[in-house]
Amino acid sequence: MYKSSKRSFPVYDSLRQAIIEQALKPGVKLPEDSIGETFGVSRTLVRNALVRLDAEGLVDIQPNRGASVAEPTIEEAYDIFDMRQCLEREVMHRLCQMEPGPIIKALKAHLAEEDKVLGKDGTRSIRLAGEFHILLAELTGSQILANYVNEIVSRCSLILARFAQAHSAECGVEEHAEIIEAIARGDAEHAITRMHGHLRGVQDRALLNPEDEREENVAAILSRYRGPGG
Amino acid sequence: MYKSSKRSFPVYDSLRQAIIEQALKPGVKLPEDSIGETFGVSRTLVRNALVRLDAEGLVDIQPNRGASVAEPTIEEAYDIFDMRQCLEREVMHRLCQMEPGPIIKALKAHLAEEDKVLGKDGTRSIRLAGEFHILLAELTGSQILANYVNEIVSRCSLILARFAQAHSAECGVEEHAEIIEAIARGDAEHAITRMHGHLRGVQDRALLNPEDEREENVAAILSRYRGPGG
DNA sequence: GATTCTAATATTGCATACAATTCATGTATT
DNA sequence: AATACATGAATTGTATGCAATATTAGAATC
Repeated sequence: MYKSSKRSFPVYDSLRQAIIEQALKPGVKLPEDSIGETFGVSRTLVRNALVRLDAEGLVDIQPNRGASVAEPTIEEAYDIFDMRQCLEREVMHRLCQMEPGPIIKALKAHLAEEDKVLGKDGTRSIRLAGEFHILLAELTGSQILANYVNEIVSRCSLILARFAQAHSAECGVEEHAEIIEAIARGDAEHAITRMHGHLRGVQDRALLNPEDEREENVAAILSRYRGPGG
Repeated sequence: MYKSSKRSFPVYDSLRQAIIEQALKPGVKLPEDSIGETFGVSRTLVRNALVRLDAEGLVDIQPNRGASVAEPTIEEAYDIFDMRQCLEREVMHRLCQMEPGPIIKALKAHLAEEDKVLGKDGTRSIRLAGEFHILLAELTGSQILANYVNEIVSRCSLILARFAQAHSAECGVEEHAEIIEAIARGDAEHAITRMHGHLRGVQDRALLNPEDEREENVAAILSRYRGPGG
């Protein structure tokens, strides 16, 4: 999917991951120079990555003023969560019409993974929780639906970074289990209801508290995200 | 929304419009040099536009081989139409829960416009038909839903360019009128049913015939799309 | 005549240079 | 002290140059 430049992808991917995992907090400036130095590429490639992230809503580019991590408003947050409800409802609907065998197998494998790291590795836990929803979408077999869900889950992570207090909005593993169970029974109505409740819970926990936190050196954060090839 | 470069926007927009209106047909090469000359900008800005269009699925960039108008497969076509059904169902659902007054007014104004050019200006007719769906989405007040619909309507146009025989897949104005009427009554079920049938009709007419047609000079086509500022 | 190889051409990938704009700092004025 | 202004530093916007890759054309071989 990301075909514009092989060498710009690591920049894009690292920035994206750092934003999703809330290491780069909303509002943090993303200067082309320093990011380029971090990854050993020129501003050209950094800019490509930033433009892409801007299109995805994770980064905000302002003319002549550069890029920074997007700061979704509370209105945008509600808008995005509503859209997420719509998309994930569609995912549930489709999955419940499919042969459950391989789906359930894949989901249970993922759930086991989630269970394994629960309480041990917070960051990985959050990442796996998000990936559960992406996996659901991918299992529908719809490329475009999976893309949309992937994108919107990222944006929800950003919203959590902005509005939720730390860890208050993690996905519950038991709730995931319940959703799997409904899909296994092919019970679309229940699956949709449970997913709805699940997402509603995340949203409610998220959209209550104001933000906090301070800045940190961008290069330092990114160096933790730079892959071995960088 | 397109903040990465003011001067690259016209390139992006013209290419996009040309693709949507099927002047640039699927598979046509889009060389950076010649496009840049057409618009009087450097390859840098052309590339920005192409990358963006690639992200939106209208253009296909292959490493070291450049960009060309995307050629969606028949499988992707079905996937995209299914997604469109999902999104526009959501639009109907939301509109029917809102105060109908201003919505109906805006829709009727648009319909009058569609009616006026019917049979006179084919290109404009097609454009207006697409914009009807975008207008519906915008009237929901959801930024992200409107964006998604906008994007997917574009991709459907591309699909029509690839698979439908000319003009076989235009939206019917009467069908639009019926949808408006259902919204006016706040009858979500009917509105959804009608929209579904409407889109189904477009899809069925589209996904039957193979492609045809031949190439034409890219610069010549684009010069027709270049705005007065170019 | 078809096919492979090779040289020439064209195109893309990326870095860099320079201009334009914004931002930061310090000075002058009130 | 606060504001306005001016100057220099930093950052972005864009074009261009060079290397790398792909494409084309032509010659040579079968």
